[in-house]
This record gives sequence, structure tokens and C-alpha cells, in this order.
Amino acid sequence: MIRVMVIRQRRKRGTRDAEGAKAAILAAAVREFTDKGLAGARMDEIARGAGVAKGLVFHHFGSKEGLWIAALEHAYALLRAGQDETALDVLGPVEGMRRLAHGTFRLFRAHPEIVALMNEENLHRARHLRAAKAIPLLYNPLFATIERLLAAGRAQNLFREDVDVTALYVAMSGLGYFYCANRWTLSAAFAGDLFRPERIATYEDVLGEMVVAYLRKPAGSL
Amino acid sequence: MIRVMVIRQRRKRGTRDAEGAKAAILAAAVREFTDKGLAGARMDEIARGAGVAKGLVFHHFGSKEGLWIAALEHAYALLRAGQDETALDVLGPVEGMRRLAHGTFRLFRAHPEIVALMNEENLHRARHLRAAKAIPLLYNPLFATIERLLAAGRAQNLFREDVDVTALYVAMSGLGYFYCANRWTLSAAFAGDLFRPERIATYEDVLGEMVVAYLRKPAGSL
Amino acid sequence: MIRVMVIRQRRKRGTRDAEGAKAAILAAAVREFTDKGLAGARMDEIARGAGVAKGLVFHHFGSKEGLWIAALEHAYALLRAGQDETALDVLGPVEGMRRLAHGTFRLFRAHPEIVALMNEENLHRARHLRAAKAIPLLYNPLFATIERLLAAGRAQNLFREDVDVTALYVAMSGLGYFYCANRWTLSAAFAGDLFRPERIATYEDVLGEMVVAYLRKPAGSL
Amino acid sequence: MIRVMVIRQRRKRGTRDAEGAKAAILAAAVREFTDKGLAGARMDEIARGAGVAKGLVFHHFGSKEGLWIAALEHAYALLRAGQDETALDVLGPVEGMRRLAHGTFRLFRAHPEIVALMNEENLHRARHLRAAKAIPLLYNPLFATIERLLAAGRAQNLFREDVDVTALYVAMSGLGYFYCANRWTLSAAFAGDLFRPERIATYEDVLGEMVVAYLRKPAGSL
DNA sequence: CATGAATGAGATTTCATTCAT
DNA sequence: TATGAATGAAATCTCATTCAT
Repeated sequence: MIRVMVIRQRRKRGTRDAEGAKAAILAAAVREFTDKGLAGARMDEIARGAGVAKGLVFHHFGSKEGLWIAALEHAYALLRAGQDETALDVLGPVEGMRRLAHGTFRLFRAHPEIVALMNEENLHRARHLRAAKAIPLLYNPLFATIERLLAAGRAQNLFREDVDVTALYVAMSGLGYFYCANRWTLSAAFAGDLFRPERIATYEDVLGEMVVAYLRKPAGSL
Repeated sequence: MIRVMVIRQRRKRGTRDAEGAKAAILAAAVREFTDKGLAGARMDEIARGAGVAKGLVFHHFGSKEGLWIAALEHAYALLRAGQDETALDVLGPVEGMRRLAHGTFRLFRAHPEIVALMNEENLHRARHLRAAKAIPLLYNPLFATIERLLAAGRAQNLFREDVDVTALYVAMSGLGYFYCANRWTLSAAFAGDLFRPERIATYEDVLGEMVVAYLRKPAGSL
Repeated sequence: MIRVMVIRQRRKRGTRDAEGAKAAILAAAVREFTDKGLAGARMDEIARGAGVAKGLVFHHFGSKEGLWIAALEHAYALLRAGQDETALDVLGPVEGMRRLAHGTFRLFRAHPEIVALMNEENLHRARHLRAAKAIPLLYNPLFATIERLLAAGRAQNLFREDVDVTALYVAMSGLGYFYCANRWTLSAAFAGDLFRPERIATYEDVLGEMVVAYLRKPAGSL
Repeated sequence: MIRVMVIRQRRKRGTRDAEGAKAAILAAAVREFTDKGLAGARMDEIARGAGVAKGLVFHHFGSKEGLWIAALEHAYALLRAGQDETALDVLGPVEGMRRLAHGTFRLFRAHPEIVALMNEENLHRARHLRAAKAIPLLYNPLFATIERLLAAGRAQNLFREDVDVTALYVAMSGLGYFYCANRWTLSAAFAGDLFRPERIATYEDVLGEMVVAYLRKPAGSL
């Protein structure tokens, strides 16, 4: 599994570094939850992974659920950070949009924890997300980027007029998400690893092309 | 046509009907697994849901894992049955393909258990799927349908030549799957139920249009 | 400690005697709660005392609190049974009342669990008692007995007219209860066991005489 | 007159006032022990209640048991102070004794901590009381008062000759104690708060009258 | 085939106490 | 004197599985 956050290995005993300990626990929790889900994760394993006594996990996070919520917030923070693409506008609307789709796909590949935690949270009907400090997706910068690119595309008479932003966002995300979320069952079905670089490249092309083809003003409408 | 086992609800106690009991247990298991995942599901709850003693569940399915595999097979059977669309060809390649995309989306909406069980099975890296009696996706009839429609589209000079079937299959599934799999977190983020009919209709249009737009031969290539 | 209920010792494994197991667990629980209170009692110890796996205790009683409520109900049943004195009337009102006071004292001495569980339950402000199937004291037969004896005493011009039944009940109970409840601290303070037979006899006399002296019509009122 | 340590509420943080901190901790401990008993009390909660770090509680009192013993000593100090009634003699033996009974009752009502801690200490068979710096009840001034009043009553030919002081002390205490100790279960059983003023007044009358009636020389013995 | 009481291993959580600062 | 992070042992509770009936 790809690890992005620097993961502190076992901390030495006697340390009085509350923030460090919290970070180590959170990192271990994200790993464990990503691997086994909420119900399948073991607090023992998380404590061991953080190099910390089990009691400290409860001291800092209260309960398994509390830790889950913290992990969720972490995943959403990653999502927001990963989608904060401000440099796309210079590419123009068509190539900008294609890059956006590619970037979303790349984000899910780089951060399987986002995919895994979201899947699990949907199993719980987003119960914990509502308890999280803020529903973080609301400030999703991706939305703003999409709207800017759409406006530019319409102004240059390149894009269709009637695009529903939400639907476009969902479609673009779904194209990348599914490939990652179902990596293993798809690989089993197709009898070959979906994550071989050339397969990824092929799919990335398709996915970008699909978004762009959809957005482009039909030829006959000139 | 492929048949899926009819799932009976709650049996009345004392019935001497081994097959009925098995079906009731499987149905209860699918419900429980869909709701809580593999680790979160409770054998007690499954027995209660089937109106059956706990021991009988083990008698018929051996273990929780055995029951999970049976539930997975059931989900895949549903998937195959739902994608067995032989009547599409008469619509022609473009409309046939659009209908296929719509149908896939509709299947996931109608059977959340497919989505939930697949997600969970991916958490386990498809370990059980490989243990299932047959890897059922291999004879996926959807593939055949797609290839038939693609061939027709190419023959009529409507579709692009270079379509990767697997990528198309994944993209088409992903567009529908994500919307269902992430129903709750997306609804929380967008502050409104994603499953209101008009929203579904909007998305279905986008999804179908996206597939068709991608496949269509570029205007300039006539 | 004096044990009244026949306590089943360790049951042999594999027994399929749910009622027997429940009774054994309850008996062990009453012992443990009497000894250590609600918070101090150990479920492990109760299971061991009943010769039963820990899980079975939870299977039958749900939680420590559930077991506590069952123990409370048991104590109240003992109280009711012990106070069901129907044979007192033949002694006449004065001696009947004295016997009643003696009997109440004797009941608390014979059943320290009543005293201990009530004390603890008061610590919890009777929270569990309200959750018990029925507030069992309401049908307290002692009340009926007291009222019958009072009526007889008044009819024979022996008792004062203005007796508050509730207050009399509380006073009579208190005289016996305190002696048992505070056995250990009083013994420490008086540097000698309060439960030596001659001390008990002395106190029993005082307690009976006090009740009777209170009830008796003042000499000058003839 | 005997002084009882003034119990301060919550201290402001950072104060350099060791005695103040000790007093605050003790006060919080008495509250917590009164509420939850020895086993049920939480050191965390006591520290929080005292506005002090947990470590400081251990620094000053060594252990939970040490704190419990201190709390017990505090309760016994209250008891002694409350029963230090030197002004009763002027009322004469009969009214003096009645006032004594009332005063004892009032003391238990005003200080539930005395009742609660004594109950709990009896659960432990007065184990800690013996470890307390001095067994404080031994110099119980109430005893002296009782004996003085009894002597006066006998001298005036008002009281019976054969009164056992210990038994009288126990009876008098028990009448008041039980009413307070069993406040909640009795209130539940009688479906009404026992601590409503008119009920207290009724009981106080009964309790005083009972003591006096017992002590009074029988009419026929003139 | 069917029951559900019973188990035992292991899960989450609690909490008095210690200790680096 | 004072803090509060950290520990470790032990508590309550869970749950897949077994087994006598």
C-alpha cells in the first residue's frame, strides 16, 4: 500500500509529546481502518502500530468511533488537499478538464485510504460524517475549479451549455473511484492486475476522453 | 435466461423444509452483510432474521466465511442476471449502448447488496471470491453484449475504432456504481438526498450521454 | 456470612439446564454484590462462583446492571416473604406488635443481603429499583399486618389513636436495620462484636419495648 | 467546641497553596465517595472536582484508600461535631432526650455524606476505620450527654432504671439513620418523596416520642 | 434436521497509579 | 508543589462456534 503521510514508527517510552503521540495513533488507525474496515479493525493493532499503550488511544480519542471520525476527517482533508488544483486554468478549458479527471483518478490511486474509508462510511450511511466537526466536502475546491473551467469553455463556445455541475462532479469522480475501489474483484474477474502501469494509462486516457467528449459542443450545433 | 434464487422472507418455525431454511438464512445473511459488512455482521442477527436457530446456520453453511461466500455468489448471480440484456441489439448501437449504461445504473440502484458486498470483498482483496465455486464474472454476458454493439457501431461507421472493451466496461460500471456506493456521503456533502427521482434522472442522462459521446466517431473524421 | 438460600456449587459442564444455571448465577451474584457492592463486584468472580463461563452470565442477564436488578428483585422477594406474618393476630395487639418488631430485626440479621443491597441501591437513588419489573414493596404484606394490629389495639383501647402507619413502619424497620447495617463500624466503636447473642437479646428487648411503649395509650388518658 | 475543616469548593489553577489544594481534594473526594461509594468513585473525577491534576491527589493522599480514610475521618469529625450538644441539660431529661433524638435525625439529614460513607465502610467491615489515625467514635460526646440526661431522669424518678446506654444510643441513631439511608428506596416504595417537610416533621415527632415513651417510667410503677 | 444453552478466546474499555517534566 | 501524558493490569462485554438434547 502506498503511504503518503510520514508514519512515525514506535515511539520511545516516557516521551511527553502528546501531539506526536496523537499523530502516530491517527496514522496507525488510518492504516488499520483502510485494511480492515471499522468493525474489522483492532484497537490492539492500532496501539501496537503507533508504539503506544492501548489506554493512550482511548485517552486521546475516547473510543473506537472517536478514532474512526478522526480518521475520516483525515481522509477528507487529503481529498480536499488533493483536489486543490488552481493551476489548471492556463491549460484552457478542454485540457484543464481532462487534467482534472486525470488528477482525481491519480488521487484515488495514491490514497487508497480515501476510497476505503468512504466506502465504509457509506456502509454506515454517513452517520459519523454528520458527527464530524464540519462536513468537509462542502468547501470542496474542486467544485469551484469545475465551474471556472465550464464558464471558460462556454465562453469560448467549446462546451455544451446545459451541464449539471453536481452530476459532472459525480461522474468524474466515479470514473476514477470505481477503478480503485474495485481493484481486486475486477482483477480477479479479468484475471490480471488492474494496476499494471499500461492498464492504468489506458484507462486514464479513456476516462479523460470520456469527460471531454461529453462536454464538447456537438459538431452539428455550430 | 439466468435464474436467481428466489429469496424467501422469514420462515415459520418448525417447518421441515431444509431448502427453505437455507434460502431464508441466505436471504437474512445478504441483508445483514449489506447492512454491516463481513466483520460487522452478527451470526445471531442472521439466525434471528431467518427465524432459525443459530446452530442451523452453521449446519448449513459451516462458518461465517462460508455464509459470506454464499452471499457473494448470490450477489454475482444477481449481477449476471441483471446484465443479461439480449434485446438491445434491435435499438441499434448508439441507443443500445445508452440503454446498457442506463441498465447498469438501474441494476445497482435496485440491488444495493451487489454494491455493498463487492465493496466489502475488495476490502479483503477478493480473497473469498477466489474461493467461490466459480469466479462468476468470467462468463459475464455484459461483455458479449458490449462487443456485439461495438462491432455494429464500427460497421455502421458510427463508433471510434480504438475502443478498449475492458476500459469501457469499467467506465460504464463506475459511472453507475459510484453514485450508489457513495449515496450517503455524497448526500451529506451536497446536503440533499441523491436518490430523489429527478436527481437520478438527471444523472442517468449524463451517464448515458457520456458513454455515447465517448464512443461516437469524432465529427471531423467523416 | 449467613447463607439462607441453598447455593448450588459448580455445575458440571455440558449441562443443559437453563433455569438451574440462572439460579446458580443469581445466587453467586447476590453473594458477590452483598460482599462488594455493585461497583466492587466482579463478573468473573460471579461466574466462577456459579461454576459457569463468564459469557453465560451475560447471555442470561444481559449486563452487570441486569444482574444487579435481578439480585435486587431477589432481595425484595426475601423481604416480602420474611415479613409475611399472618399468625400474629392471635397474640393480641401488644404482643403481636412486639413480635413484629422482633421479626423484622431477625429478618435483617438472617439476610444481610437485604440490608447490603438496599444500601447500595440507595447510593444509586433507587434508579434500578424503578427499572425492576414491579416496585415490589408496594404489595408489602407487613403494612396490612400493622394496620390490622393497630385497629385491634385501638378497638381494645390499648393503643393511641393518632398513629401514622408509614412512620411506624419506618421506625420499626429502622430500629432493626441500623443495628445490622452498621454492625462493623459500631463494633469498632464499641470495641466488641455487636452480634454476640446476649447483645442481640438486649437490643431486641429494647427495640420491642420501644415500639410497644410508643403505641400504648398514655396512662393519664384513661 | 469541635471544629470541622472548612471545605472549599474548586480552586483556581496555579495557586501555590498546598493546604488549600488538600482541602479542595478532600472536599471533592467526600462528594464523589458519597455519590458513588469507594469502588465506584473515580480518581479522575475527584481531581476534576478539586480543579487539580490527578498526580496531585496521589501526592497528597498516596492512594485511593488513603483518600478514603481521610474522607472517613472527615465524616466522623462531622458526626462528633454535630452531636456535641452541651446545652441540652437545661431542658430537663425528658425534653433534653427528645431534642437529642431530633438533633441526631437532623444531623443525618444535613450530612448525607456521614450516612453514605458509614454504609460503605460497613461493606468493608470497618477495615479502614481501624486504620484511621484514631478510632474517632470512642470519644463520642453523645455518650456522655446521654448518660448525663439518663442520670438526671433517674434522679427525678422520671426514667426507668434499667436502660442500656449502648442500646439506647443505637436505637436513637437507627431511628434517624434509616430514614435518611433508605430515602430513595422508601420513596420509590411509598411513591412519594420522604423528604417533603411535612413528612419529615411527622417522622421527627414519632421518633422523639418513641424514645421518650420508652424511657419514661411505667405509670403503674409510681 | 433442528434447537439454544454453553463456551472460550478475544474484543473494547476503564482506571489506579507512575513518572518525565 | 504541580502537571497530565502514559502505562498496564484488569474490568465488562462480545461473538463465532460447539454440543447435548
